[in-house]
Amino acid sequence: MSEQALRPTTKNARHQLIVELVGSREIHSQGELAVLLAENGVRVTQATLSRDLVELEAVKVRGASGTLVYAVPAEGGDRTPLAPADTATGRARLARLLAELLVSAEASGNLVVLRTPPGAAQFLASAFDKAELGDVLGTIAGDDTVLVIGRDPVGGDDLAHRLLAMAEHPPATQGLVSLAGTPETPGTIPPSTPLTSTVTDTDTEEHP
Amino acid sequence: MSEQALRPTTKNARHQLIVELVGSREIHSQGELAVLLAENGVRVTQATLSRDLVELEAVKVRGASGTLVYAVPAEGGDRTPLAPADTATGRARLARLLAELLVSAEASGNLVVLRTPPGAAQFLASAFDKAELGDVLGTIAGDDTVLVIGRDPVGGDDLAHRLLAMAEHPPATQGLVSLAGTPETPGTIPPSTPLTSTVTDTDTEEHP
DNA sequence: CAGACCTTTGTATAGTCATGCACATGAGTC
DNA sequence: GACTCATGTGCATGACTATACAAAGGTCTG
Repeated sequence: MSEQALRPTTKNARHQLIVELVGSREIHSQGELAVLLAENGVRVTQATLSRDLVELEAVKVRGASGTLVYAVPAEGGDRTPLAPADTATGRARLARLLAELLVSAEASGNLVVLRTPPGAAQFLASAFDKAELGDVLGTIAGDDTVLVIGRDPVGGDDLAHRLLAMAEHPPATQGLVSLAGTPETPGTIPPSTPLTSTVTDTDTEEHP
Repeated sequence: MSEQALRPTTKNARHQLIVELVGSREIHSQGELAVLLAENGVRVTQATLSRDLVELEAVKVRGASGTLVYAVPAEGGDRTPLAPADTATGRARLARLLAELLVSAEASGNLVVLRTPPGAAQFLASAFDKAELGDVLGTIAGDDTVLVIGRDPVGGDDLAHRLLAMAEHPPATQGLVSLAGTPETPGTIPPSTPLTSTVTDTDTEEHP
Protein backbone atom coordinates (compact mmCIF):
# COMPACT_ATOMS: atom_id res chain seq x y z
CA MET A 1 0.00 0.00 0.00
CA SER A 2 1.06 3.50 -0.68
CA GLU A 3 -0.01 4.81 2.68
CA GLN A 4 3.55 5.29 3.80
CA ALA A 5 4.07 7.65 0.93
CA LEU A 6 1.11 9.83 1.87
CA ARG A 7 0.13 12.07 4.69
CA PRO A 8 -1.12 9.76 7.42
CA THR A 9 -4.85 9.66 7.39
CA THR A 10 -7.51 7.42 8.78
CA LYS A 11 -10.83 6.60 7.33
CA ASN A 12 -12.53 8.72 9.91
CA ALA A 13 -10.31 11.67 9.12
CA ARG A 14 -11.07 11.22 5.47
CA HIS A 15 -14.78 11.16 6.18
CA GLN A 16 -14.44 14.38 8.09
CA LEU A 17 -12.61 15.98 5.22
CA ILE A 18 -15.27 14.79 2.80
CA VAL A 19 -17.97 16.35 4.94
CA GLU A 20 -16.04 19.61 5.04
CA LEU A 21 -15.49 19.68 1.30
CA VAL A 22 -19.05 18.75 0.46
CA GLY A 23 -20.23 21.32 2.93
CA SER A 24 -18.22 24.13 1.49
CA ARG A 25 -18.51 23.71 -2.26
CA GLU A 26 -20.65 22.20 -4.98
CA ILE A 27 -19.29 18.83 -5.88
CA HIS A 28 -20.81 17.14 -8.87
CA SER A 29 -19.01 13.85 -9.08
CA GLN A 30 -16.91 11.45 -7.13
CA GLY A 31 -14.06 12.08 -9.50
CA GLU A 32 -14.19 15.75 -8.65
CA LEU A 33 -14.19 14.87 -4.97
CA ALA A 34 -11.18 12.63 -5.48
CA VAL A 35 -9.28 15.52 -7.00
CA LEU A 36 -10.15 17.81 -4.11
CA LEU A 37 -9.14 15.19 -1.59
CA ALA A 38 -5.84 14.68 -3.38
CA GLU A 39 -5.23 18.40 -3.11
CA ASN A 40 -5.57 17.88 0.61
CA GLY A 41 -3.13 15.00 0.60
CA VAL A 42 -5.70 12.24 0.63
CA ARG A 43 -5.44 9.98 -2.37
CA VAL A 44 -8.20 7.46 -2.85
CA THR A 45 -10.01 6.03 -5.79
CA GLN A 46 -13.55 6.59 -6.87
CA ALA A 47 -14.46 3.17 -5.53
CA THR A 48 -13.48 4.13 -2.04
CA LEU A 49 -15.37 7.38 -2.30
CA SER A 50 -18.48 5.62 -3.44
CA ARG A 51 -18.31 3.50 -0.32
CA ASP A 52 -17.55 6.50 1.85
CA LEU A 53 -20.53 8.39 0.53
CA VAL A 54 -22.77 5.42 1.30
CA GLU A 55 -21.48 5.35 4.85
CA LEU A 56 -21.95 9.08 5.16
CA GLU A 57 -25.47 8.67 3.73
CA ALA A 58 -24.76 11.27 1.15
CA VAL A 59 -27.35 12.12 -1.45
CA LYS A 60 -27.37 14.27 -4.54
CA VAL A 61 -29.59 17.28 -4.58
CA ARG A 62 -30.31 19.74 -7.36
CA GLY A 63 -28.48 23.01 -7.37
CA ALA A 64 -29.39 26.34 -8.90
CA SER A 65 -28.64 25.30 -12.40
CA GLY A 66 -30.50 22.06 -11.97
CA THR A 67 -27.33 20.05 -11.75
CA LEU A 68 -26.91 17.46 -9.07
CA VAL A 69 -24.50 18.13 -6.24
CA TYR A 70 -23.55 16.06 -3.25
CA ALA A 71 -25.02 16.72 0.15
CA VAL A 72 -24.12 15.03 3.38
CA PRO A 73 -26.63 14.81 6.19
CA ALA A 74 -23.95 14.93 8.85
CA GLU A 75 -24.83 17.48 11.48
CA GLY A 76 -28.42 17.35 10.48
CA GLY A 77 -27.77 17.74 6.83
CA ASP A 78 -25.99 20.95 7.42
CA ARG A 79 -23.82 21.77 4.46
CA THR A 80 -22.95 25.11 5.88
CA PRO A 81 -19.36 26.17 5.72
CA LEU A 82 -17.82 25.51 9.04
CA ALA A 83 -16.89 29.03 9.84
CA PRO A 84 -19.50 30.14 12.34
CA ALA A 85 -21.67 33.05 11.35
CA ASP A 86 -22.64 35.81 13.71
CA THR A 87 -26.27 36.62 14.11
CA ALA A 88 -26.53 39.39 11.52
CA THR A 89 -24.73 37.22 9.04
CA GLY A 90 -26.95 34.39 10.08
CA ARG A 91 -30.04 36.40 9.35
CA ALA A 92 -28.78 37.57 6.01
CA ARG A 93 -27.96 34.02 5.19
CA LEU A 94 -31.37 32.85 6.30
CA ALA A 95 -32.96 35.39 4.01
CA ARG A 96 -30.90 34.22 1.11
CA LEU A 97 -31.67 30.60 1.80
CA LEU A 98 -35.34 31.41 2.13
CA ALA A 99 -35.19 33.11 -1.22
CA GLU A 100 -33.68 30.01 -2.72
CA LEU A 101 -35.34 27.19 -0.88
CA LEU A 102 -38.73 28.30 0.27
CA VAL A 103 -41.40 26.56 -1.73
CA SER A 104 -44.39 27.41 0.42
CA ALA A 105 -45.30 28.63 3.85
CA GLU A 106 -48.44 27.86 5.80
CA ALA A 107 -49.32 29.03 9.26
CA SER A 108 -51.55 27.63 11.95
CA GLY A 109 -51.65 29.00 15.44
CA ASN A 110 -48.08 29.55 16.46
CA LEU A 111 -46.66 27.22 13.84
CA VAL A 112 -45.38 27.86 10.37
CA VAL A 113 -44.90 24.97 8.01
CA LEU A 114 -42.24 25.65 5.41
CA ARG A 115 -41.80 23.45 2.40
CA THR A 116 -38.48 23.05 0.63
CA PRO A 117 -37.11 20.94 -2.16
CA PRO A 118 -36.35 17.42 -0.96
CA GLY A 119 -33.32 17.13 1.24
CA ALA A 120 -33.10 20.80 1.93
CA ALA A 121 -35.18 21.10 5.06
CA GLN A 122 -32.44 20.33 7.53
CA PHE A 123 -30.22 22.84 5.81
CA LEU A 124 -32.80 25.57 6.04
CA ALA A 125 -33.58 24.70 9.63
CA SER A 126 -29.97 25.02 10.60
CA ALA A 127 -30.02 28.50 9.13
CA PHE A 128 -32.83 29.34 11.54
CA ASP A 129 -30.66 28.14 14.39
CA LYS A 130 -27.83 30.39 13.37
CA ALA A 131 -30.08 33.35 12.69
CA GLU A 132 -31.41 33.24 16.24
CA LEU A 133 -34.68 34.98 15.51
CA GLY A 134 -36.15 36.08 18.79
CA ASP A 135 -39.71 35.23 17.95
CA VAL A 136 -38.84 31.74 16.84
CA LEU A 137 -38.92 29.23 19.64
CA GLY A 138 -37.30 26.52 17.59
CA THR A 139 -37.54 24.43 14.52
CA ILE A 140 -37.87 20.83 13.60
CA ALA A 141 -37.02 19.61 10.16
CA GLY A 142 -37.60 16.53 8.11
CA ASP A 143 -36.66 16.06 4.51
CA ASP A 144 -38.59 18.78 2.78
CA THR A 145 -40.55 20.33 5.59
CA VAL A 146 -39.47 22.69 8.33
CA LEU A 147 -41.77 23.33 11.20
CA VAL A 148 -41.07 26.73 12.71
CA ILE A 149 -42.46 27.16 16.18
CA GLY A 150 -43.22 30.76 17.07
CA ARG A 151 -43.26 32.16 20.55
CA ASP A 152 -46.46 34.11 20.03
CA PRO A 153 -49.34 31.63 20.32
CA VAL A 154 -51.20 33.26 17.46
CA GLY A 155 -48.24 34.72 15.63
CA GLY A 156 -47.93 32.12 12.94
CA ASP A 157 -49.45 34.24 10.21
CA ASP A 158 -47.23 37.20 10.97
CA LEU A 159 -44.20 35.00 11.09
CA ALA A 160 -45.06 33.34 7.81
CA HIS A 161 -45.50 36.70 6.14
CA ARG A 162 -42.25 37.89 7.59
CA LEU A 163 -40.39 34.88 6.29
CA LEU A 164 -41.90 35.35 2.87
CA ALA A 165 -40.84 38.98 2.91
CA MET A 166 -37.33 37.87 3.75
CA ALA A 167 -37.49 35.42 0.92
CA GLU A 168 -38.48 38.16 -1.50
CA HIS A 169 -35.85 40.64 -0.42
CA PRO A 170 -32.70 38.69 0.23
CA PRO A 171 -29.44 40.56 0.82
CA ALA A 172 -26.89 40.75 -1.97
CA THR A 173 -25.26 37.43 -2.71
CA GLN A 174 -22.07 37.00 -0.79
CA GLY A 175 -20.41 34.21 -2.66
CA LEU A 176 -21.63 31.59 -0.30
CA VAL A 177 -22.30 28.33 -1.94
CA SER A 178 -26.00 28.12 -2.05
CA LEU A 179 -28.18 25.13 -2.43
CA ALA A 180 -29.69 26.63 -5.47
CA GLY A 181 -32.78 25.06 -6.86
CA THR A 182 -35.45 27.28 -5.48
CA PRO A 183 -37.52 26.15 -8.35
CA GLU A 184 -40.95 27.31 -7.52
CA THR A 185 -41.74 30.60 -5.97
CA PRO A 186 -44.27 30.26 -3.17
CA GLY A 187 -46.84 32.21 -5.10
CA THR A 188 -49.55 32.50 -2.54
CA ILE A 189 -50.04 31.48 1.04
CA PRO A 190 -53.22 29.67 1.79
CA PRO A 191 -53.67 31.52 5.07
CA SER A 192 -55.32 28.91 7.19
CA THR A 193 -54.94 25.47 5.79
CA PRO A 194 -55.25 22.73 8.38
CA LEU A 195 -51.96 21.34 9.38
CA THR A 196 -52.61 17.63 9.37
CA SER A 197 -52.05 16.03 6.07
CA THR A 198 -49.51 18.48 4.90
CA VAL A 199 -47.18 17.93 7.77
CA THR A 200 -47.92 14.38 8.53
CA ASP A 201 -47.96 12.56 5.30
CA THR A 202 -45.34 14.32 3.39
CA ASP A 203 -42.70 14.53 5.95
CA THR A 204 -42.91 11.28 7.76
CA GLU A 205 -43.09 9.29 4.61
CA GLU A 206 -40.05 10.79 3.12
CA HIS A 207 -37.60 8.17 4.33
CA PRO A 208 -38.98 4.85 3.28
CA MET B 1 -42.26 7.04 -34.36
CA SER B 2 -44.26 4.43 -32.58
CA GLU B 3 -46.67 6.85 -31.02
CA GLN B 4 -49.50 5.78 -33.23
CA ALA B 5 -49.16 2.25 -31.87
CA LEU B 6 -49.35 3.38 -28.27
CA ARG B 7 -51.95 4.76 -25.96
CA PRO B 8 -52.04 8.46 -26.72
CA THR B 9 -50.06 10.33 -24.17
CA THR B 10 -48.54 13.72 -23.90
CA LYS B 11 -45.38 14.66 -22.19
CA ASN B 12 -47.34 16.30 -19.43
CA ALA B 13 -49.40 13.19 -18.89
CA ARG B 14 -46.25 11.17 -18.74
CA HIS B 15 -44.79 13.53 -16.19
CA GLN B 16 -47.88 13.15 -14.09
CA LEU B 17 -47.64 9.40 -14.28
CA ILE B 18 -44.00 9.56 -13.29
CA VAL B 19 -44.86 11.64 -10.26
CA GLU B 20 -47.53 9.16 -9.26
CA LEU B 21 -45.26 6.17 -9.67
CA VAL B 22 -42.36 7.78 -7.84
CA GLY B 23 -44.78 8.83 -5.15
CA SER B 24 -46.21 5.41 -4.58
CA ARG B 25 -43.24 3.07 -4.72
CA GLU B 26 -39.52 2.93 -4.35
CA ILE B 27 -37.88 3.33 -7.69
CA HIS B 28 -34.17 2.77 -7.81
CA SER B 29 -33.31 3.34 -11.43
CA GLN B 30 -34.53 4.89 -14.60
CA GLY B 31 -34.68 1.48 -16.16
CA GLU B 32 -37.05 0.36 -13.46
CA LEU B 33 -39.17 3.43 -14.06
CA ALA B 34 -39.25 2.71 -17.77
CA VAL B 35 -40.64 -0.75 -17.07
CA LEU B 36 -43.34 0.62 -14.80
CA LEU B 37 -44.31 3.23 -17.34
CA ALA B 38 -44.52 0.59 -20.05
CA GLU B 39 -46.88 -1.36 -17.85
CA ASN B 40 -49.03 1.73 -17.92
CA GLY B 41 -48.85 1.95 -21.67
CA VAL B 42 -46.16 4.61 -21.85
CA ARG B 43 -43.08 3.45 -23.70
CA VAL B 44 -40.07 5.71 -23.55
CA THR B 45 -36.36 5.20 -23.34
CA GLN B 46 -34.04 5.83 -20.48
CA ALA B 47 -32.80 8.94 -22.21
CA THR B 48 -36.22 10.47 -22.19
CA LEU B 49 -36.69 9.62 -18.57
CA SER B 50 -33.41 11.19 -17.65
CA ARG B 51 -34.64 14.38 -19.26
CA ASP B 52 -38.04 14.07 -17.62
CA LEU B 53 -36.48 13.67 -14.20
CA VAL B 54 -34.39 16.77 -14.75
CA GLU B 55 -37.50 18.72 -15.68
CA LEU B 56 -39.32 17.34 -12.68
CA GLU B 57 -36.28 18.23 -10.58
CA ALA B 58 -36.14 14.76 -9.21
CA VAL B 59 -33.39 13.77 -6.84
CA LYS B 60 -32.33 10.52 -5.29
CA VAL B 61 -32.70 10.18 -1.57
CA ARG B 62 -31.66 7.42 0.76
CA GLY B 63 -34.36 5.07 1.88
CA ALA B 64 -34.56 3.01 5.01
CA SER B 65 -32.11 0.45 3.76
CA GLY B 66 -29.66 3.08 2.64
CA THR B 67 -30.34 2.56 -1.03
CA LEU B 68 -31.04 5.49 -3.26
CA VAL B 69 -34.57 5.99 -4.51
CA TYR B 70 -36.09 8.68 -6.67
CA ALA B 71 -38.04 11.51 -5.15
CA VAL B 72 -39.92 14.20 -6.97
CA PRO B 73 -40.52 17.59 -5.41
CA ALA B 74 -43.80 18.01 -7.21
CA GLU B 75 -46.61 18.44 -4.73
CA GLY B 76 -44.07 19.14 -2.04
CA GLY B 77 -42.15 15.96 -2.51
CA ASP B 78 -44.97 13.82 -1.32
CA ARG B 79 -44.01 10.20 -1.68
CA THR B 80 -46.81 8.84 0.41
CA PRO B 81 -47.95 5.39 -0.56
CA LEU B 82 -51.31 5.79 -2.14
CA ALA B 83 -52.98 2.78 -0.58
CA PRO B 84 -54.66 3.81 2.64
CA ALA B 85 -54.37 1.63 5.74
CA ASP B 86 -57.38 0.91 7.89
CA THR B 87 -57.59 2.65 11.19
CA ALA B 88 -57.89 -0.11 13.78
CA THR B 89 -54.85 -1.95 12.48
CA GLY B 90 -53.05 1.31 12.42
CA ARG B 91 -53.82 2.03 16.03
CA ALA B 92 -52.72 -1.38 17.24
CA ARG B 93 -49.53 -0.97 15.34
CA LEU B 94 -48.96 2.45 16.81
CA ALA B 95 -49.37 1.09 20.32
CA ARG B 96 -46.86 -1.63 19.64
CA LEU B 97 -44.39 0.77 18.16
CA LEU B 98 -44.84 3.13 21.08
CA ALA B 99 -44.08 0.27 23.42
CA GLU B 100 -40.90 -0.43 21.55
CA LEU B 101 -39.70 2.97 20.58
CA LEU B 102 -40.90 5.55 23.03
CA VAL B 103 -38.06 6.84 25.12
CA SER B 104 -39.74 9.87 26.60
CA ALA B 105 -42.71 12.14 26.18
CA GLU B 106 -43.00 15.78 27.09
CA ALA B 107 -45.96 18.03 26.65
CA SER B 108 -46.25 21.77 26.17
CA GLY B 109 -49.50 23.39 25.23
CA ASN B 110 -50.94 21.32 22.44
CA LEU B 111 -47.64 19.75 21.57
CA VAL B 112 -46.13 16.49 22.67
CA VAL B 113 -42.48 15.86 22.06
CA LEU B 114 -41.69 12.18 21.76
CA ARG B 115 -38.16 10.91 21.90
CA THR B 116 -37.10 7.71 20.19
CA PRO B 117 -33.86 5.91 19.64
CA PRO B 118 -31.87 7.53 16.84
CA GLY B 119 -33.30 6.96 13.43
CA ALA B 120 -36.67 5.75 14.65
CA ALA B 121 -38.64 8.96 14.66
CA GLN B 122 -39.80 8.88 11.07
CA PHE B 123 -40.90 5.30 11.49
CA LEU B 124 -42.93 6.10 14.58
CA ALA B 125 -44.40 9.18 12.98
CA SER B 126 -45.61 7.20 10.00
CA ALA B 127 -47.45 4.97 12.43
CA PHE B 128 -49.29 8.02 13.69
CA ASP B 129 -50.37 8.75 10.15
CA LYS B 130 -51.83 5.33 9.69
CA ALA B 131 -53.48 5.30 13.10
CA GLU B 132 -55.45 8.43 12.28
CA LEU B 133 -55.99 9.50 15.88
CA GLY B 134 -58.75 12.05 15.92
CA ASP B 135 -57.17 14.29 18.50
CA VAL B 136 -53.86 14.38 16.71
CA LEU B 137 -53.64 17.13 14.16
CA GLY B 138 -50.44 15.84 12.69
CA THR B 139 -46.85 14.97 13.32
CA ILE B 140 -43.46 16.02 12.20
CA ALA B 141 -40.43 13.90 12.74
CA GLY B 142 -36.71 14.26 12.67
CA ASP B 143 -34.20 11.62 13.60
CA ASP B 144 -35.04 10.82 17.17
CA THR B 145 -37.80 13.27 17.89
CA VAL B 146 -41.43 13.24 16.90
CA LEU B 147 -43.49 16.33 17.44
CA VAL B 148 -47.14 15.41 17.87
CA ILE B 149 -49.52 18.27 17.39
CA GLY B 150 -52.79 17.92 19.29
CA ARG B 151 -56.04 19.51 18.31
CA ASP B 152 -56.90 20.59 21.83
CA PRO B 153 -54.87 23.73 22.55
CA VAL B 154 -54.14 22.62 26.07
CA GLY B 155 -54.44 18.91 25.54
CA GLY B 156 -50.77 18.09 25.35
CA ASP B 157 -50.55 16.61 28.83
CA ASP B 158 -53.56 14.37 28.30
CA LEU B 159 -52.27 13.26 24.95
CA ALA B 160 -48.84 12.49 26.35
CA HIS B 161 -50.36 10.41 29.12
CA ARG B 162 -52.54 8.63 26.63
CA LEU B 163 -49.61 7.75 24.45
CA LEU B 164 -47.66 6.50 27.43
CA ALA B 165 -50.59 4.33 28.40
CA MET B 166 -50.65 2.91 24.91
CA ALA B 167 -46.95 2.26 25.20
CA GLU B 168 -47.44 0.33 28.41
CA HIS B 169 -50.34 -1.79 27.18
CA PRO B 170 -49.61 -2.71 23.61
CA PRO B 171 -51.71 -5.35 21.79
CA ALA B 172 -50.29 -8.83 21.33
CA THR B 173 -47.39 -8.93 18.96
CA GLN B 174 -48.48 -9.72 15.46
CA GLY B 175 -45.22 -10.59 13.84
CA LEU B 176 -44.60 -7.07 12.75
CA VAL B 177 -41.03 -6.38 12.04
CA SER B 178 -39.79 -4.13 14.75
CA LEU B 179 -36.99 -1.71 14.45
CA ALA B 180 -34.61 -4.04 16.13
CA GLY B 181 -32.06 -2.42 18.27
CA THR B 182 -34.50 -0.68 20.53
CA PRO B 183 -31.71 -0.70 23.00
CA GLU B 184 -32.64 1.76 25.64
CA THR B 185 -35.70 1.56 27.80
CA PRO B 186 -37.34 4.87 28.60
CA GLY B 187 -36.46 4.82 32.24
CA THR B 188 -37.87 8.09 33.42
CA ILE B 189 -39.67 11.00 31.88
CA PRO B 190 -38.45 14.41 32.86
CA PRO B 191 -41.93 15.92 33.32
CA SER B 192 -41.55 19.49 32.17
CA THR B 193 -38.46 20.33 30.26
CA PRO B 194 -38.77 23.42 28.06
CA LEU B 195 -39.23 22.69 24.41
CA THR B 196 -36.73 24.98 22.78
CA SER B 197 -33.31 23.52 22.74
CA THR B 198 -34.58 20.01 22.82
CA VAL B 199 -36.43 20.39 19.60
CA THR B 200 -34.10 22.60 17.75
CA ASP B 201 -30.65 21.44 18.48
CA THR B 202 -31.07 17.78 19.04
CA ASP B 203 -33.14 17.09 16.08
CA THR B 204 -31.53 19.10 13.39
CA GLU B 205 -28.12 18.01 14.47
CA GLU B 206 -28.91 14.38 14.69
CA HIS B 207 -27.73 13.05 11.34
CA PRO B 208 -24.04 12.38 11.71
C1' DC C 1 -47.92 26.24 -50.33
C1' DA C 2 -42.61 26.24 -48.58
C1' DG C 3 -39.34 27.39 -45.25
C1' DA C 4 -37.80 28.51 -40.64
C1' DC C 5 -38.03 27.48 -36.06
C1' DC C 6 -39.14 24.93 -31.97
C1' DT C 7 -40.19 20.79 -29.35
C1' DT C 8 -39.75 16.09 -28.52
C1' DT C 9 -37.69 11.65 -28.83
C1' DG C 10 -34.51 7.75 -29.98
C1' DT C 11 -29.79 6.00 -30.80
C1' DA C 12 -25.33 5.67 -29.48
C1' DT C 13 -21.99 6.67 -26.43
C1' DA C 14 -19.50 9.25 -22.89
C1' DG C 15 -19.65 10.07 -18.10
C1' DT C 16 -20.61 8.53 -13.44
C1' DC C 17 -21.37 5.29 -9.76
C1' DA C 18 -21.56 0.66 -7.52
C1' DT C 19 -19.64 -3.71 -6.58
C1' DG C 20 -17.16 -8.43 -7.01
C1' DC C 21 -12.77 -9.98 -6.29
C1' DA C 22 -8.20 -9.88 -4.63
C1' DC C 23 -4.81 -8.15 -1.68
C1' DA C 24 -2.64 -5.81 2.37
C1' DT C 25 -2.68 -4.81 7.09
C1' DG C 26 -3.75 -5.03 11.93
C1' DA C 27 -5.60 -7.37 15.97
C1' DG C 28 -6.34 -11.43 18.56
C1' DT C 29 -5.38 -16.28 19.80
C1' DC C 30 -2.61 -20.32 20.40
C1' DG D 1 6.38 -17.53 15.53
C1' DA D 2 1.74 -19.20 12.62
C1' DC D 3 -3.01 -18.84 11.94
C1' DT D 4 -7.59 -16.70 11.73
C1' DC D 5 -10.58 -12.96 11.30
C1' DA D 6 -11.95 -8.23 10.41
C1' DT D 7 -11.27 -4.05 8.05
C1' DG D 8 -9.95 -1.17 4.38
C1' DT D 9 -8.61 -0.29 -0.36
C1' DG D 10 -7.63 -0.70 -5.41
C1' DC D 11 -8.63 -2.80 -9.91
C1' DA D 12 -11.72 -4.04 -13.21
C1' DT D 13 -16.10 -4.07 -14.79
C1' DG D 14 -21.06 -3.94 -14.82
C1' DA D 15 -24.96 -0.88 -13.86
C1' DC D 16 -26.80 3.53 -14.21
C1' DT D 17 -27.27 8.31 -16.00
C1' DA D 18 -26.45 12.23 -19.09
C1' DT D 19 -25.92 14.08 -23.56
C1' DA D 20 -24.42 14.89 -28.65
C1' DC D 21 -26.48 14.16 -32.78
C1' DA D 22 -30.10 13.24 -35.92
C1' DA D 23 -34.87 12.72 -37.13
C1' DA D 24 -39.80 13.54 -36.84
C1' DG D 25 -43.65 16.36 -35.96
C1' DG D 26 -45.90 20.70 -34.98
C1' DT D 27 -46.37 25.76 -35.32
C1' DC D 28 -45.71 30.13 -37.36
C1' DT D 29 -44.72 33.36 -41.10
C1' DG D 30 -44.36 35.11 -45.79
